[in-house]
Amino acid sequence: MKSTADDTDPAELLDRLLELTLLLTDDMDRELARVGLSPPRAHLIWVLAERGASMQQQLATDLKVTARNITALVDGLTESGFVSREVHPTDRRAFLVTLTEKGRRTVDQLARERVELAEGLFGVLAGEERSALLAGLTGVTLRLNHQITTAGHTPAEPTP
Amino acid sequence: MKSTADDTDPAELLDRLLELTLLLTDDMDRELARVGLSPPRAHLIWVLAERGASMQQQLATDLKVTARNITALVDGLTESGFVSREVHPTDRRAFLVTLTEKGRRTVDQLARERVELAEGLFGVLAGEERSALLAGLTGVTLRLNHQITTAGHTPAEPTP
DNA sequence: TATTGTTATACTCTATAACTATA
DNA sequence: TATAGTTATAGAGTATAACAATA
Repeated sequence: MKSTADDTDPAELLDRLLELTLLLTDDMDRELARVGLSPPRAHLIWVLAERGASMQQQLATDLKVTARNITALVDGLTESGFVSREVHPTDRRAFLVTLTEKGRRTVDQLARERVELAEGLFGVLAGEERSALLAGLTGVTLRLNHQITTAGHTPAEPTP
Repeated sequence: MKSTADDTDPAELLDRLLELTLLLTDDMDRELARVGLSPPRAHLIWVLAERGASMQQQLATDLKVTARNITALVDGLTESGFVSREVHPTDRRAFLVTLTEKGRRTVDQLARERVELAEGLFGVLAGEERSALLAGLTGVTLRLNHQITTAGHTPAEPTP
C-alpha cells in the first residue's frame, strides 16, 4: 500500500497519538469503574500486587503522591474491601498495607483483561508490523524522555 | 535493521504504549501548569478557540461534563483572566463565554508548543517511517473504537 | 532527632438536585 | 413547559502544615 503523499505531518501524528491516548484511558477507566475502582486506587493495588505488602511511605514514593494521600486511598480501599492494614512486624509506627482475597482476585482479573485488550489491539498485526510499531513507540518515548530531562521546553520564568 | 526475534508480545506493546501515554500527559500537564492552567481549563479554552465564543451549554456538551461544572471552570478562568462572560445578543438567559486577549495568546502559545513537541518527537523520522507509524496508530485506534462500540469487553453484570 | 501516619485545612474537578430567570 | 445558568450539597483526589507515637 503506497501513501498518496509521503508528507505525514508531525503534528498530525501527535494528534493521532493523543486521540488514541484519550480513547485508551477512557476505556480503561470505564473498566476500573466496573469493578469498583478509581484510577488512583487501581494504581495502588496494582503496585501492591507487584511489590507485595508495603508500608504507606513506600506507596507514597511509588505513586508519587504525598503520604496524606495514601492514607485517604488506603482508607477507601479498606472500606471497599480490596486491602487491609496489617501490623508491621518490627516497626510499631507503620502498617503493612496488604491485598485481601478480593483485592488479589481483582488485580488478577484486570491483568487478564489487559492481555485480552492487547490481543484485540495488536493480535491481528504480523510479527513484523508489531516489531516496527514497538520500535516506533520506543523511539518516541526515548526522545520524549530526553527532552524532558534535558530542557524545560520553554525557558520559563523563575517562579513568578 | 532486523530484530533478533519476531515475537513481539502484544502485551509488551500495550505496556509501551501506556508508558508513552503517561509520559506524554504528564509532560503536557506540566506545560499547562506553567501557564497557569489545569487540564480541564485548558481543554475549555482550546475548544473555545476552535468554536469561537460559546454558550455554557454548548461547552458542557463539548467537554462532556455537566453544566454545573462549566460554571465552575468558567468562574476559574474568568478569575485568572483567560475568558470573560459576555451578554448573549438574543438570549438573555445565556452568556457567551469569550476568550480574552490573554486567553487568545495562551492558546496560540500552547498550539506552537504542540507543534514544537511534534517536531521533536517525530521530526527525525523519515517520511516513510512517519507514514508507517501513523498507519499503525490509526489501525489500533480503529480496532479500539470498534471494540468499545461493539461489546462492553467483559459480559459485565447487569448493574450490580 | 528523624520517621510513620494522622488530623486539620484548602483547592480543583466531578455529580445530582432544587431553584431563578428567561424562552 | 422547557432551557440557561446558578446555588446547595457531596465525594474523590491532591497538597501543606502541625501533631502523635515510635524509631
